[in-house]
Amino acid sequence: MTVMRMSKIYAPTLKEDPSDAELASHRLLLRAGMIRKQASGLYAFLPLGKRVLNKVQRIVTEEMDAIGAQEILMPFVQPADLWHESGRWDDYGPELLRVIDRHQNEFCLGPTHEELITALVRNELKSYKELPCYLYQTQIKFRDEIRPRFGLMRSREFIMKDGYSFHATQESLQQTYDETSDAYGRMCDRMGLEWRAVEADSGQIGGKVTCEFMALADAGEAEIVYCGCGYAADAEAGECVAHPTEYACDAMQKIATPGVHTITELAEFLDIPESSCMKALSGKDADGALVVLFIPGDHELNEIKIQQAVPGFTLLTDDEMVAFGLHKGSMGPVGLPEGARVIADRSLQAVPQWAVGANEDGFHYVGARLGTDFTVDAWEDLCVVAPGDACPACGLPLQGARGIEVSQVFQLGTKYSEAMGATFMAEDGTEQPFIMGCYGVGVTRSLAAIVEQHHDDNGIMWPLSVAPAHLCVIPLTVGDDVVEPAAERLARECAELGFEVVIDDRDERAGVKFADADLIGWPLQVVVGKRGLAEGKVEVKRRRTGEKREVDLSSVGELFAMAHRLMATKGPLAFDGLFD
RNA sequence: CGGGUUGUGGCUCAGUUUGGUAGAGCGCUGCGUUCGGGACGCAGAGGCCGCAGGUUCAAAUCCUGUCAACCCGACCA
Repeated sequence: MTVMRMSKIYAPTLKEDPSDAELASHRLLLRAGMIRKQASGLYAFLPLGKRVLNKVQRIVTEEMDAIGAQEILMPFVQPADLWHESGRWDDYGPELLRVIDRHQNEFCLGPTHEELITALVRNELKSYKELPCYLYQTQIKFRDEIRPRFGLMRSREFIMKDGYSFHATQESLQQTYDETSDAYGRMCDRMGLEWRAVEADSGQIGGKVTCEFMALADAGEAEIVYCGCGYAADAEAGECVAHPTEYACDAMQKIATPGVHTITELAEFLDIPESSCMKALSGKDADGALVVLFIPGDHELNEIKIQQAVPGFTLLTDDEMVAFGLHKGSMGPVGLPEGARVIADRSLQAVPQWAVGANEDGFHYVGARLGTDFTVDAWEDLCVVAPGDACPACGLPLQGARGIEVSQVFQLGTKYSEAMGATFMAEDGTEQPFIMGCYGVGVTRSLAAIVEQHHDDNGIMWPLSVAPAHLCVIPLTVGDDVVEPAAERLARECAELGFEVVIDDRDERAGVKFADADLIGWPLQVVVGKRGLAEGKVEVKRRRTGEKREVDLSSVGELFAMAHRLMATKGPLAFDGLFD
């Protein structure tokens, strides 16, 4: 065990916040000298950042190995042919960075590896007897993000652990999926993350059953809803059970609403809640036929859901609305053009009378009666779920939170194996496509999530499990013939006890060392000063809590032996009992 | 891709309105004093003022173009 020396570590700390960093994770990782930006969305990891990255990776690798996945490494650059086979060369869009080699052959920088892994196993895995097979890698990915931002949170190049499993049966896939979900939970725990597994949408990857692991953080880009009963979902994907409120009125009545165009204006004009208004949206299906949607006024249309209900749905442009004879800002179900297909959010079934647009500029109806004044062709779940909506599982109001998506598990099914002809011989002698699962962990994003959850005004507070070192010995003076040898000896002893130790041997003032130690976030600081040594004492400070304790030099070994036991037995936030 | 903002030493920024040989703080180098929470003094080094054109006796500053970064939005009536 060697002792690292601050005087030798390339860790250029910054006193001031870089001007282009907003989030705590971005700001502090830059300031602590752990990362540097090299171009938009591209970051270099400096020694301390790399050490943390290694620890996160090791946790991920250990948990993957523990469930029987085998580590491999595939190329970062991928041939276009395989993407043509899967159909994603055309489907993936501009996020896929395409390159051409000197022979004019097309390639892409890998944003994910379903194509490569499928191509890899399709010629080798031929029998159900060889299944299931579970492979993974940890590697750089590239996605040409439309707007990279927030440092490591949404960068273009990032490190991901991606795993792929191949199965003969759905039951086998389910088992691996469940085991991987459990492993992902353990990874988050070991990194010290407060997390939730949420129902999600599969997006570009494909497949139906999927679950995201969210690190809770206000800075998170994802909105989630959850309930005390255990239900949790990504707001993008969650089932929406809204509570539209009735606008009670005897009979349908047309009222003038001059200048009223938006739901907010209508609610204000009528002095009723937005949830009592019906929001109308006009669009067309894949054939260009008119589709009119109605949703509660206080909710938003969920693009993913409408695509499922009406494939190819697009909202009308202003010109198209005029062409269909629609009145923007006062659309309603009464008196729509002939042939319009009316789809309404399910939650509106509960409301017998609606306040709606009159399909006439400057007019709305109140008390429009479902079934009498108008009809609805289909009822669907159309809205983005919002906090306060009913929990689909138990009916109680949902809570809202924000999260950082650190990992996701998918049941892919046969999407890739069918498209790419990856088959095996089943027990009954038939040839069948592999049933696949895929599982991703954002390694660099996890690092950012950890900082988002573990920092204060002075800097980072690394959980022990991922800290660049366990403790920092801080001699307050260098060249002193009492302090320096004592600090050096202490550092060596700690290292021998199995700690990762750094000694701040720089010729800097105490304040500089304290500030940097807090900024970098070593879990423990051991301050060795002349004043304390005169009484045979050093000061031990726990970064997370700021607790300090004067410790007798003679009992330092004892304290650290105890700390070491805590480290081995407790979780990533160990040392909780150190000062008790 | 649309809108906004910003490009000046390693970092944070002033100077641009009103054109006149490039500034501050931090950091860096040397010397001295200091030394338990980002010290002080003295002496230094370091800049094609994003890039390219133009106007002018003269451009960081005015004009045109261009590039980059950051923020907001990208079909959510």
